[in-house]
Amino acid sequence: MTIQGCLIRMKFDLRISPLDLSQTLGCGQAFRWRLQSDGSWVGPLADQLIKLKRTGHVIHVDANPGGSRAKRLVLDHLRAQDDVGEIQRTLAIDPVLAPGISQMRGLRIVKTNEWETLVSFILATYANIPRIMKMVETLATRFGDPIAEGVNSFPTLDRIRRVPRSDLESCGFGYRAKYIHEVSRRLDEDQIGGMKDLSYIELRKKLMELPGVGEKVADCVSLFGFGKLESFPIDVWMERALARLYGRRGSYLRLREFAQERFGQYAGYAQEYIYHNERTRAHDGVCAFTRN
DNA sequence: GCCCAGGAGTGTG
DNA sequence: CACACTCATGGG
Repeated sequence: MTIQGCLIRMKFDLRISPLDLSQTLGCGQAFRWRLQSDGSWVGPLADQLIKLKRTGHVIHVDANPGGSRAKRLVLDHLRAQDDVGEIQRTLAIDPVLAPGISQMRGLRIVKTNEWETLVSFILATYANIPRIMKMVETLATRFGDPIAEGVNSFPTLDRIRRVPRSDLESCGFGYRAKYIHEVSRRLDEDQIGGMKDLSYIELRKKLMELPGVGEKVADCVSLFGFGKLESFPIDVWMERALARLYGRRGSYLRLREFAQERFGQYAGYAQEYIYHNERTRAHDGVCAFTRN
């Protein structure tokens, strides 16, 4: 251990199965994980910089600064308590999904910080993932606190609230800047805490009262930020996929009702499988699913 | 210059 | 309800 200012490193191993780091951390659920040249993934969780690297069945974790919190942060983020095998067996009843799931066994839904997720997906409206990552990084660089060399924490709600509107508008966020500013002004930590007790439907409705939060953003925040696995976010990729795979078209409401009926309480996992497949298919032309 | 991107807000039929 | 239009910005 080196003690140099706040730099106290900590290493430990975890066994989380199934888990594919690239499928889980590189598919647009969280925006601050970076693939390193050695195959590891590095990103901030709360005030700690975490490195994850797989060797065989073991995930090596390197936390900086270290502490007993690091293990809890990683386990919570990767939702280690989820029985992903059971979820997959349930969803694989769908003959369209079954062959694709077998290729995405290690894709897990992550649990991200509520406030960070809300802000990130407000920024995500009508942007692509590289740009979303860039905008989120800009917020951290300009308003977050340094936690490691070159890496800042995501700014808290209280911090963003104190940022002048003109400073947010100089970040290159376009029309999204005023949403972030206004949402920080309307919310406080207690309200976010209260949202954790709401049902998915209640939470969704509450989130959609916020400016810049429509159905899709509310569903992403519900799924990733609040762990509502029945949420089924529908973006342009999902619209295309649902049309192609299931012949389903129409309004958000209609597609959402279809998803609830077809995928039920684990619709969020079905969404990630379909979304991930649709994006990789656009890249390599291979579809893992069979059409309905 | 074109088009698109993990859309939302507003107004209209 | 559904639909059309506008809203800023960056990258292919």
